[in-house]
Amino acid sequence: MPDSGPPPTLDDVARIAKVSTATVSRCVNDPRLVSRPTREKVQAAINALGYTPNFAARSMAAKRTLTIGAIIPTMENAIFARGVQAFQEELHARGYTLLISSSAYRADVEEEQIRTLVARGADGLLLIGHDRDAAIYDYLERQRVPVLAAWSFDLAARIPSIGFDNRRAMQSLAEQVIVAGHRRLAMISASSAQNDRARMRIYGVRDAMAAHGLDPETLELIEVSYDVQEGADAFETLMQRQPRPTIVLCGNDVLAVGALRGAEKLGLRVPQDVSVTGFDDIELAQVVRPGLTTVHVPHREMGRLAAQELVEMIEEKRTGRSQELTATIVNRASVLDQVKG
Amino acid sequence: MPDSGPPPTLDDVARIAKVSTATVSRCVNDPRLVSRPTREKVQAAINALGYTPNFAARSMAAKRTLTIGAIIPTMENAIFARGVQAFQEELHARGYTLLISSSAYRADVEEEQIRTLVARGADGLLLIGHDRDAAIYDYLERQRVPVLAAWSFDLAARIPSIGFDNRRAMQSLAEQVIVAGHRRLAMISASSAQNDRARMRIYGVRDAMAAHGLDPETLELIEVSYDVQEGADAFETLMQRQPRPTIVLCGNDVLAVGALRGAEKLGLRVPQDVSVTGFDDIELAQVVRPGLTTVHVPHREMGRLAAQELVEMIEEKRTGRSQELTATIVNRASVLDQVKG
DNA sequence: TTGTAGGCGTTATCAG
DNA sequence: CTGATAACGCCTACAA
Repeated sequence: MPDSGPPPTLDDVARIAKVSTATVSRCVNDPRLVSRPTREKVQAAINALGYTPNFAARSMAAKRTLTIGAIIPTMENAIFARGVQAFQEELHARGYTLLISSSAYRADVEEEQIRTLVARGADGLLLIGHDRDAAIYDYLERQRVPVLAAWSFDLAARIPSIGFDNRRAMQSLAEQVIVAGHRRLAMISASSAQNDRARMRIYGVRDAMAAHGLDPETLELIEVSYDVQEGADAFETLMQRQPRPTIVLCGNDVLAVGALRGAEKLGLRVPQDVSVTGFDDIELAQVVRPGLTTVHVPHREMGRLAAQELVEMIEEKRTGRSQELTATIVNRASVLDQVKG
Repeated sequence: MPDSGPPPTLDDVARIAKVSTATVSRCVNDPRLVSRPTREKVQAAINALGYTPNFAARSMAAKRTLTIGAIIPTMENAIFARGVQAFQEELHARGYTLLISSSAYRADVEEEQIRTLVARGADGLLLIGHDRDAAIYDYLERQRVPVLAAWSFDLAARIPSIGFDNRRAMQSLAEQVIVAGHRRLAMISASSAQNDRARMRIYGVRDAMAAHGLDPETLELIEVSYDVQEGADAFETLMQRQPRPTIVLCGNDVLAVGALRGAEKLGLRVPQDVSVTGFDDIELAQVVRPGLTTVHVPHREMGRLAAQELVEMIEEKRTGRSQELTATIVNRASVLDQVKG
């Protein structure tokens, strides 16, 4: 059983190594400033005591934490996992630690978490998308915390973003299926309130319809929460509409998998009887059968670039530069080409 | 554009409200101690300034952070997502904030993250499983940080755990398939070094074989990293062994999905030509076709109980009580019953 | 009910 | 290269 008492402090180390606290501090933070023998003495004391710097004290004195916070809508599925993973890896390489929380797609929870992270001294924040109260941006500005948005690109927003054009990406996909002969389109979307990604994807479908002579109002649309089961239910509902849609465009891959399950339950074959598409291209999309035609989002690159940009904003005290990435269509087996057959 | 200058402090609020800093502090932490009119004055000042308490200062003075840290092996797939989500929800209900980091299944990274979280003043820690250096447990004891393990139940371990018996659960599943007529068993496991869950699941299969008159040594075993593709590759390798296994037991659902993909590539039908099982019962297991027969882990309950236990350990300063949960078999379509046909 | 003042563990500035 | 020492922002006895 090891010793007892409170955790060792800088003072304890200094006393044992017979140097000043300042010297110990230097050993920990920038060993080059300390002579070899002193350094070794101090290191020995640190090891003997099992000393770890107190983070709170350190960040109070240094006014920075080398910590970055990220708030993502959900961890329950893999939609954000890969991007966040890349974000974390890049941050780690630059000496930062990532703290993650998930808001369950709730604006009030997100706001609370933003405040928590800021109060904790996060040097910067990564948020998803741009839909939130102006008051939050005011708060962030007042606190002078660098903030970057991802998964969405919008030059008109109050904070810079590293992302892609959700609207245009979805428009391309919708145009492709229209060109492939589909005329009766349906869509299952995530709830579009407080979610610019979801909303823009809906707009994208309508854009495509308008551009190809279809009435955007004829889009059969159902909004649900992110969830396989809800996607399946929505699919069943859509299949009862008359005339029946020939394709169901889904706001993300998870909903699309739900649609696949709904089709299965109804005994409909995909894509022979009805086509389905997703969005995001998470692993699920290529693992499921039929493989999902979907929009590939460069998750890893987005995460990496976001980390680079945010760190630069912090270290160079400059405003962020937005960057637009390209999302591309990935064709798998879930869409029937009605022209080529 | 809001004001400029540094974020407001307790002092600023006190000055504007014309009270002492102590009073403001009370307003924030325990408003009952302050008279109604004073409280309102202070609240007004807080709102006017957009004041948020500085976390570092607070935790230094109060010696607690209302923060709990969790380190999970991966966020890339959903294996831990649901349990952690429930853990977070329960913590939130009790006033705690959860900080998560992922170790990518690397012991050295985990150790670093443990130290980071402790240095940050986490009031308690949740770890996955029990496999780690004794030195880490020494460190944790010295720092007097309450720690709980999940996803694994082991009374012999140095820290209490809320989990299930991985070995017994896998043994049940293996026995079931043996009873169903399978004699040539193969297994794809996650790397079992530094991973007690993976190791115990392997033991479980061998236990079942021994108990039913099969030589445990005949188990065809391949260890891979968690990953669909590696699972698929391992499956292909196993299918070349002579005699060919009739069933491939996988250490988790992600590997099992890999196996399904491997079978597809080889043109083998599951379960007619070969059976496959998973472990964990994440959403993927019921979304994939054929649905995976797997071990259902009570993720949400585990997360919730872990949160309750850890908070009590912290607030009542007592050692943790381990709790064993039950994992049950879920039968879906991926296993062929060779007896009933 | 409210105010005063000491201390929490580091970092950083400034001398030596 | 090393040592004093003043912040950093808040909490909490203790006193009034």
